[in-house]
Amino acid sequence: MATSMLMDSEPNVIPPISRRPLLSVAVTDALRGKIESAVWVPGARVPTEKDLSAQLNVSRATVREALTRLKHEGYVYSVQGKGAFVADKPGLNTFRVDQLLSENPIDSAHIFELRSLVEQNCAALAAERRSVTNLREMKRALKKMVCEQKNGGLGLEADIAFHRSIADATGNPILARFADFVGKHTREYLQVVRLSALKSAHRLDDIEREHMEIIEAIEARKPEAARKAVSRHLENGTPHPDLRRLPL
Amino acid sequence: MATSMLMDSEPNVIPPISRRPLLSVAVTDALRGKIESAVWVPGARVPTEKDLSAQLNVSRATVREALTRLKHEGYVYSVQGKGAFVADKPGLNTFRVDQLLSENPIDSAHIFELRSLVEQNCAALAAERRSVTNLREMKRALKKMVCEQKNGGLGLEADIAFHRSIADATGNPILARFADFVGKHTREYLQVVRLSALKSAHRLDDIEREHMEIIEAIEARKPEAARKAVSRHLENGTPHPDLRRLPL
DNA sequence: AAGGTATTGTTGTCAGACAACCTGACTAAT
DNA sequence: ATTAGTCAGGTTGTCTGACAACAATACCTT
Repeated sequence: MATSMLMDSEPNVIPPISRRPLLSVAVTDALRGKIESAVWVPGARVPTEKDLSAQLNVSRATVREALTRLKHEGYVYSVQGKGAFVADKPGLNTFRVDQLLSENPIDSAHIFELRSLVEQNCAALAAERRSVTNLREMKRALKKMVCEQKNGGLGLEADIAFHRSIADATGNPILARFADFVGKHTREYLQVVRLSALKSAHRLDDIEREHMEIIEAIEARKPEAARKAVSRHLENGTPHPDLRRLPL
Repeated sequence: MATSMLMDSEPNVIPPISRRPLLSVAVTDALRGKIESAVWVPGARVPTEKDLSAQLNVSRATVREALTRLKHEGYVYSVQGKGAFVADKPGLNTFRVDQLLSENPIDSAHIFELRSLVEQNCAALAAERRSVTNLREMKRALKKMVCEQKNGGLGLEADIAFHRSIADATGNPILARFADFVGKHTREYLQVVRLSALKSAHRLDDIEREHMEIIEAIEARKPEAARKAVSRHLENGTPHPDLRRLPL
């Protein structure tokens, strides 16, 4: 009983450890392969579900499950009564970052680098385009974060809000969404580091100062200064292997 | 007969015009809403397929189709015999760019900007890290592209290979993949522009020179020069509204 | 009490059917 | 002859029911 409770309440440990390869996944890969290898070209008709289930010797339900995934990935689309067709830009409407984190530290570093680039550019663009409203929002988030941290909290939400306010100031919603996407991927990884780092009141002052420098650069409309401020901030806060010193 | 042929051979124009909202899509949205609104928290168990089909008054097949999509989006995962569970970082393993292009020119400009940022940074990083092999690859691709264009071709593939060789030189595969993702989204849009631009032999020389400047900066290990060379190159080649001059 | 077994529940797969919809051919009316 | 309407066949979307594979628990035998 105790063990079972433990198993169930075990907090999100096991990412879907692959058991045996699911049939539907195999079918998905097979069909996607047909498209990626250009055997089926954009606009062409995909064989009917019945044909596929006959050819692959699986049930139509399994074929449908595979097609559902491919539709969602943007490889094919279907019209009721007509059939399924290969999409114009197969597979290029989604950018996936799957089981990369926490497996290989190198991969983590790669994502960190992507985040760093994105946030540096966000800050630079924000410095060019920010409105007074944007600026107010940044300051509000920073104040909240500092307040929370001085009360012993992590201030993680406020930190996210801070970076988001910078991304919003670029006026580019797609860029902002991507910053969000990359940011959330990395921040979780940082949480534990942050906790220990925050024990030092010294580092806490550093963080506040680093954020202030970012805001000041954006307020003064100095893109390069903003970029460098973000770069410094992230380098200080992210203890990941330095890619520049790794063999490539 | 003639009309039907025309309809069929019409080259990939109409994205799947939404007919009536599919049931499975409605279910997908409903379930995703439960997760995004934090009614179902990460790690929690999702109701069984049977329960869901009873509650929503749809068949289990439809529920499964919805769950298939959500699994693929990274909102949930399932284990045979146990059940389905909300993922740790719901929905954050995919970055989607859906029906944005060619509908709204502003959106196109936003993606162009993202591409420009990514490629500038790729070039800058490449300037720091490129190997001689990388450099050789860039030159090879450029030579091929120029050759094709002088023979009246577009040299699109070679152009893609050129930019990819720069992305590869960063040594960051995730960044390279993202550059590929964004690049292919924008390049198709450019194709028609390029065609007319290439008619001018003058512009053709420009393009070659611009590419050469990029390579030279990377060869000389000058990150900022490489960044600016890419920036110039993209600004010359992309006739999109300048975001800096748009009201924000 | 411990270990093996049966039972129950859940997801994965299969099979068949009907509904909604598209296409093309055929028919009938003008 | 042209046009409109109807019908038939094919395809995807949804429904129903069943079995297989697997996990967890309850039970039973030793």
